[in-house]
Amino acid sequence: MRPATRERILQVARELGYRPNGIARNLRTQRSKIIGLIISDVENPFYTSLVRAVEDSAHAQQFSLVLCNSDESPEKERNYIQFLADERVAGVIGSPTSETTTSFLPLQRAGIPVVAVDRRSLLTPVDTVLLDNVRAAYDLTRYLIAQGHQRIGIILPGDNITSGRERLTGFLQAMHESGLPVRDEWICSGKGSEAFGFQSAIGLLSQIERPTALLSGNNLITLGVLKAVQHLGLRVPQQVGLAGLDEMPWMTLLRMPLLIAAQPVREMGQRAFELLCARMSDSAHPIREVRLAHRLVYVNAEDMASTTSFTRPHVDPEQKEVMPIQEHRTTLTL
Amino acid sequence: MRPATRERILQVARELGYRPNGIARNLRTQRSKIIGLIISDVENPFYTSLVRAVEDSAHAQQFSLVLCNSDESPEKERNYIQFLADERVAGVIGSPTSETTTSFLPLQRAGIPVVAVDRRSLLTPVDTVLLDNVRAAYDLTRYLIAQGHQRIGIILPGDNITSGRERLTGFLQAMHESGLPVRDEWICSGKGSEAFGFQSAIGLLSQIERPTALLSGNNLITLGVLKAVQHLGLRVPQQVGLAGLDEMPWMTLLRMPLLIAAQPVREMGQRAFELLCARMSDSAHPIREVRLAHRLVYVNAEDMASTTSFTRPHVDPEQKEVMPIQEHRTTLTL
DNA sequence: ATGAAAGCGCTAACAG
DNA sequence: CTGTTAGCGCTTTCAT
Repeated sequence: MRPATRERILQVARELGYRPNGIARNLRTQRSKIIGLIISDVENPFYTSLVRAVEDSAHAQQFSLVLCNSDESPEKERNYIQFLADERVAGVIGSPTSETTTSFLPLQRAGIPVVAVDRRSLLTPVDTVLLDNVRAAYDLTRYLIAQGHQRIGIILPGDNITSGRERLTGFLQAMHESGLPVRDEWICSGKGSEAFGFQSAIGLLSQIERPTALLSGNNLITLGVLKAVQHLGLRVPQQVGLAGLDEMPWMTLLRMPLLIAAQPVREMGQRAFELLCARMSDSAHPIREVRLAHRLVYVNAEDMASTTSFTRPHVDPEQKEVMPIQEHRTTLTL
Repeated sequence: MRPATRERILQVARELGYRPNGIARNLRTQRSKIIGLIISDVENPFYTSLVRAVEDSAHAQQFSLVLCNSDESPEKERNYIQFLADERVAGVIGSPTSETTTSFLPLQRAGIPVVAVDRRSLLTPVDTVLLDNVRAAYDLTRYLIAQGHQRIGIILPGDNITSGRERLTGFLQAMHESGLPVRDEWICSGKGSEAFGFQSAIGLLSQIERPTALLSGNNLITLGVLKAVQHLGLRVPQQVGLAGLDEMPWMTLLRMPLLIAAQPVREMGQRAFELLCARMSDSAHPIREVRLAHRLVYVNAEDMASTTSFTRPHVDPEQKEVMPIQEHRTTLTL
């Protein structure tokens, strides 16, 4: 073709606003530059940040994101998994509704790489990014104990969810190590929602022989616990000590000291996407599991100094971070 | 084909886990049961809820959602619009980064229906769902005035963003009606971020002749304002009165009275999807604009009663809602 | 009724 | 190196 002709064709194409049809390209190349992200609920701030992190990473590599809310419903989750498999997406990042029942099989059969985040999939093992939940809960519990608490209750998400199970383990380890008794009725395991956190906290704190401190297993539960504490008119930390997982931007507004184990959410999203990319370019390598460390954050630590004799480690007044935990990334190769 | 053969084929197909290839179907049918959602940031709770609402509506009709964070960047937005057009999605719901410069043209040329939410697109007019911003800001301002405030500052998102512009109009109307002076230096128009809210509030409240009340133009700004107020050690409402748009679930935890104009976010998402569906089945009808009413919410209203002589309308103690504004849905047909 | 064939718009393989 | 062709896996149309 003459260069002039070529130029004219391109010119006309531009004038007509021609754009290659992405669907046809996807069909031909058998891959779709789209990745699926299955989470339980975008409205949960933890997942919101995760979505954001994954979206950023994906966008940098020209991938787009299909968002799927499973609502903790195994059925919705199954439908979405099937849909993503049918749609031949390039890969899927998901947070299983259950450790034991979620199956990524339809995706695996279609040769689509899968990475689990925040929770494991035991039925169909895949590359996984997790918080070091045991250690996070352990640290929080140790902190409450160091503050003098001996009667500690815990409220966490249950139902075969990795994070809940592991966080309970960390709590029990810390209690055991300190020789403190653990009361079964002070372990509330349930939905992981604000409502569950509220009800559980009301239940625990209304008893005559009540726990003097509560450990909250995730952000929504923390919100519920805080509302319960307010509802009951209890003062923190004088009447009840609080610690929990997940930082939230409004926490400093509460005029009460809280110890929070913040999750490196953005990094979790990035790592998940990295694992996915690695799996896309080489599907053969052994399954990997990445554990990320939490970051302890004292919220309103100043208020605390006067009310407790607990000797805190050095706190950087700017960062309000403490015990800079060495990022013990255990990139296990199973 | 013999029924027996047919049955055997289906049987084998099932055993092999056969599933129709979605991409091939999309290519053939020229539409993809996927809709694009372009927002500035999933991490903004308002958009998070919007995403959730749209996802729910879409999922009910077997549509999936491609999430696109524009980050308020016109360039990212342009790229996403182009991508969605290339990908021949079934429709797009978007919140333009700017009233005057965002162009949905690539989508319109590809015959893809578009609906704008929260903000208008003047360059390429499309069906739009908006809050009645003028009235919301007007009501909030009137309330502050009724509380006795005469010196009111306002902080809102600027840069040709519909919501910011209209909210300013409502504020000015209320001030004007009451014959109160408006000081230009008390109108802060900027990024719509927490940082902007914080800085602006610090600036306004640090002056010797400072406003006695602030109106905050969105959720992130409110967060920044609250942190500024805490930072300066001011008491609400004694030293500064606060009102703002967007409700957030943690607001009741603050022990201070706030008046909030809550947006019917879920409904906004639903309506947007409805408009999109209507446009998909009939692309010819005239452009429609839906205006939804806010809901006034007194946060911690009890605390307020003792501190002000303002006679409040009846407050339902359960709902903490007041002045049940008649949903003045102006489904204008332009 | 059922079955064959065309074609969606691309890209990759192949022929000139 | 340029230009033609086959075919991705469906759905729709057309012929039997």
